[in-house]
Amino acid sequence: MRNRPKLQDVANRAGVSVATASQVLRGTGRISENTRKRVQEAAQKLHYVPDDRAVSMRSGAKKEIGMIIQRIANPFNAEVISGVSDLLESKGYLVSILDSQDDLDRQRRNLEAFIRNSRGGLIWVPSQDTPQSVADLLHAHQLPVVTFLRKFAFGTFDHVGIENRRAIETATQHLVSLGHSKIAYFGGEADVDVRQERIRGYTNIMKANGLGAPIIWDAADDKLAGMNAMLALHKERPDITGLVCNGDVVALGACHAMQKLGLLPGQDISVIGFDDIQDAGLATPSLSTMAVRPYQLGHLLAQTILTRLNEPNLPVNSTYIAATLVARETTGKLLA
Amino acid sequence: MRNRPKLQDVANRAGVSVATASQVLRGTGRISENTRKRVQEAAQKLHYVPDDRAVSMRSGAKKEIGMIIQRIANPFNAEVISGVSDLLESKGYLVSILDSQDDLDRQRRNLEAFIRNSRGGLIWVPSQDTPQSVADLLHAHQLPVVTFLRKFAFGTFDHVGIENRRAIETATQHLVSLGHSKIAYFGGEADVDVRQERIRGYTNIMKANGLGAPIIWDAADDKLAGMNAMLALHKERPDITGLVCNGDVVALGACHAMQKLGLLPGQDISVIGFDDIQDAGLATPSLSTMAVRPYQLGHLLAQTILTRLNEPNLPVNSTYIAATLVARETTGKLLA
DNA sequence: CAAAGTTGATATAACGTTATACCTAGAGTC
DNA sequence: GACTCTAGGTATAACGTTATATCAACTTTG
Repeated sequence: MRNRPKLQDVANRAGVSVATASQVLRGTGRISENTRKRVQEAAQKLHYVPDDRAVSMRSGAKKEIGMIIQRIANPFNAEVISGVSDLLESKGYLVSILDSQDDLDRQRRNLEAFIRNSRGGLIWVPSQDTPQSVADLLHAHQLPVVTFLRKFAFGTFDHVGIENRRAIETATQHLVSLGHSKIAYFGGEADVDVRQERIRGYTNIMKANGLGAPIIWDAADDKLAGMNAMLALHKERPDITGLVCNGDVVALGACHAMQKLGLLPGQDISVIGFDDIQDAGLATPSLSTMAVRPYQLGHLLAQTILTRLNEPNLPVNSTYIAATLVARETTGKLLA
Repeated sequence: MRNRPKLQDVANRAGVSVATASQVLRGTGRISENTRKRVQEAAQKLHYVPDDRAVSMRSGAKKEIGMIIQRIANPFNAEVISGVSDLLESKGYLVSILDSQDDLDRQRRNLEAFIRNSRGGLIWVPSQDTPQSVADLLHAHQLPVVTFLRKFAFGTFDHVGIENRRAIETATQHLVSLGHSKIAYFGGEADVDVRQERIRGYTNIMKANGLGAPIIWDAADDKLAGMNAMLALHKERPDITGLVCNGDVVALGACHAMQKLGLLPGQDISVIGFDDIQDAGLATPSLSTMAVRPYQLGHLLAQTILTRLNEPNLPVNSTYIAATLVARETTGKLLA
């Protein structure tokens, strides 16, 4: 069926042995100008491309890095992917993406597929509640791994994350400084570690300023879900004037709901998001947020996995990058 | 360095030969209950996962399908990916994604990487102006290919597309029926085939109704670009009351610009988009659009590549799916 | 002119797996 | 007891590539 040209075909056409053909194409060994030309021409004509399965079996690791992330659809993730790809491709690596949809079965299948295909390394956002057995699997295969955003409880892998607690402290403090005291933490789903860290930042500031019991409100990472959650929240707690959000997408959903309720974000209720996706700056009113540079985050990830590949014995390393406050229109002084 | 467990290790641990171990794990041949158990246990303990490079070299094609698309970040594409993955994964295939960023060099590298890695098949959105040589490359390797959205001029591959001309005819007719006559085609970049098809639909209706010269306005597929393009368009042609857009994203950008200009989409200017992304329904005012079900489109793509894989000799097949009009708030009667 | 180098090419093994052919020991048959 | 048969297992080749060792044909050298 599939009958791709192989080195044998190139060699035949050029009238040399496979060994010679290989040497020409690899640029190794001693070969005369004459045969070199003939082989190269033959390879061109046949559109020869080496079979990486054979190459990597014969001589070491594959220059292919994989990423397993939760949702390709999320624009923040897409930017991260760009950052990773640009750097790694410039070093001759291929980057391929799998979407785990935050589903444990799917993640398991994806990981096994990864190992089966002998990817060179893995950049990975572990799904919530990933079991110990997955760590065993990865360690058994000595796959170079960098976790991303979410730290994996059972594994000791390199990690690149965001200073979640500090970022949310800054965000919450921003609202407090504007005079707000009835502030809720909005969005994300229960028991997700990253969110827990962020909530810790939120409660820290609430406590430090003596501002009553924390209010935590769930919402899936999706604009529609954010909108509905806000409608529900407002019904139950109409006294709230400040929203610290788990992400820009839910924040925008919440703003949308407010407008439906005849409330003006930034005036009636202040809202601050997380990520600084493109829509944040373009929305009306424009969304205040904690900005993370996803493209640079991608670069950092690429650097980290490269370092691990080159120096497998280096101690495990964690890096956290800071988020910066971008105050736009959805946060404003509390009206008396 | 990397030292993953191999069949040899499993065999040693179970005290049998590699051949036997292989047969147990594959479930072929005749093996006693006793040894079967021992081998399986050993495999478990060692977290053995077969090396697909070796497997697929030995016995046929790889169950891995790749996709090369323009922009992972586009939410429409992300939905398509979901549709493809869900179906193919249920059949035991792995789906991996590459982002070509519509860049010819990058696309070339991605394709060669694909061939090097001997993927089983390819779902591909060809970049604009992809040269003949790429078709030669693909045919030389007899790679099963389905093109998607954009038809590739030089290749004869299966294709899944959208009825672009008909869809835009419907969209334009919708505006005409509402009384508009100064209608522009908005968004997309020059010389892109898909856009040309759509523009044909637009000009058809303009001509059929005797409505002056067509007005074509470029804008990259990006909300910010759409916004800026609309500002420019309005400066030059303030008389325009209808916008047929190349995509929802630019359409939303245009609506945003209108609001900045003090114009109300659906009242002062009617706007119709393309794709029906989630934000279209959630925007204020909500965006009228030509809806395509991206998830189903993904399913269709998956079906098509599977058929091609199973029956390599079937004649080349093209399928076009229709888009349906979703009239929301941004299209309204022309005010006298 | 024999010994030693040099040049340009090739034969061969190995990577991890599986399909095929082959082997051995015991059971059944006459 | 010599025979076939079967159950249960193993040795081996092959997939496409490359690194190593090897080889043949000249060239140089003393």
